[in-house]
Amino acid sequence: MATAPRIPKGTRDFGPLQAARRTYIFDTIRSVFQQYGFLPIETPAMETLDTLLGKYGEEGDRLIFKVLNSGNYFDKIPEDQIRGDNFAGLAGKISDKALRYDLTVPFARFVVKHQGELAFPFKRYQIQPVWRADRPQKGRYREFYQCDVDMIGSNSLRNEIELVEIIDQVFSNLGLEGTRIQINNRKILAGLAEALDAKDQFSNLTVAIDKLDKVGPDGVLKELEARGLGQKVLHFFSERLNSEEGMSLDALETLFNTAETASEIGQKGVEELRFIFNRIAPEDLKTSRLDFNFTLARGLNYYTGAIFEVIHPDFKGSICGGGRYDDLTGIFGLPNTSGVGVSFGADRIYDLLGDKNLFPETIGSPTQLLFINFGEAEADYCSRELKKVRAAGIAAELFPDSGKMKKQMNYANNKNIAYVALVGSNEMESGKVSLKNMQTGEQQSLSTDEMINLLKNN
RNA sequence: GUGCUUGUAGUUCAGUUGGUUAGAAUGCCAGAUUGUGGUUCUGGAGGUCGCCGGUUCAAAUCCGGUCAGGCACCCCA
Repeated sequence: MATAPRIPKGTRDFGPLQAARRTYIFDTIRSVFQQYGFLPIETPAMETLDTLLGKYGEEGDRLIFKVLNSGNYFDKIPEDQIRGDNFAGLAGKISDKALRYDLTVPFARFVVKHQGELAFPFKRYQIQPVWRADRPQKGRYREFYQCDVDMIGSNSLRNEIELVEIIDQVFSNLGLEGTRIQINNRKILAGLAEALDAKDQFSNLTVAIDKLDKVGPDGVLKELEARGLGQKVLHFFSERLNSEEGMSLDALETLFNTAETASEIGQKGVEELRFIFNRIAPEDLKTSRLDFNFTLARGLNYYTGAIFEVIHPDFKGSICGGGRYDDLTGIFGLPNTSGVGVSFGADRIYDLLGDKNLFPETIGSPTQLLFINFGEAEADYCSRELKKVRAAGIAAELFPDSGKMKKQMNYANNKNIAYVALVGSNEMESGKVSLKNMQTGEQQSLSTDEMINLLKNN
């Protein structure tokens, strides 16, 4: 292999089995979305650059794949501006569109653009690839599919409840047990910042406490200190971080109601979560568990209320995430339209189901019957029988070449085809086929109609 | 953007302190078997050891560079 062709870093090919398994995931997720009354939409792979920039935070902007303009754009740029230190200025001149980074922002843009045609509250789902110029590693790709469900134009917290049910339903339908749905509320984080006199350090605060799972309580304290958070913050967390009680919803409620740490927005956040927890009992969920987790922050900076993240003990990183955004459409000119949604990471779910061997075995062998090819006359005869079999709704094929028997049987074997029909001169004369069950090796002589009946009941 | 690590048949990997013609398993092709696969036996094809340079009588092996993959950080699905 002197010059083996390559594909770009962080992208993958999918063979027949893999593609079939991915379709299974998409179909499972899609059917749950539809069951809850969501409608499909699709948006272009590219958006204009200004639609995407500034929505995902600084880090996010850096990871957006920009698409080069067509034509010789350098002609229009004065020569003295083409310098390395002017890269930021040049980028805007040589690129005015980019590959979408997620499905939520394009959705917000879609809603604003088509507001006149939509019935609100609008419930849509969208299953499409997104691209990020990230360094790939395990569970992280440069091209991956997201499966988004969002409802926009309703402030009701019943939407959040419905999303929890959807998440539970999807993973239960996929046969995955032990998923943990973690929930927090941006208002609680904002309240915490307010109560601890760290309002202007909100993002430093959230980034630091988000690391609790990874670096432990001491690590978080170090991180807080390194990020320059004040004494009040350090003192508060050094006392509370070691006990679950200290950061429970009850404890936070008390905190936000105490005079010297009062926070109205914090109270609101607690209230919102209580609404949800009061209506979802653990036994309401099939295979998932719903937990409050105050360390959950999420980097996408458009979230304003509830935030979700779904994890699984056997997988590093989240497999689903989302939250409420009160004013994402406002940026595009449609204010006061709140939305909430979550996104399933199809590629991570694919990896996880593969690791845990949870794909149904029947996936990937669509052909039920193969006609062996003994020669032109026999093949002509089989072609006519094949039409009848297919018309009866059975997936079948005829081996195209009259090669070696062994090769044809091997083909059926490798493709996991359940039955093989042998039709030679004897069968043509009697009008029957010899049908071989590839699993048991049993063989019987049947008319075409009898064969169709047998295959249908299989 | 930062750090670590690995590149040897199609694939997964061996390859000793540097020493003849670089191996195995599996897969592929053919035969044993002209109408019977998944078992078995026999044979065959398949490699410029990622690439470039250096050290040496001698390099898959040591050194430098480069490219590509993987992992971790950051961030995230």
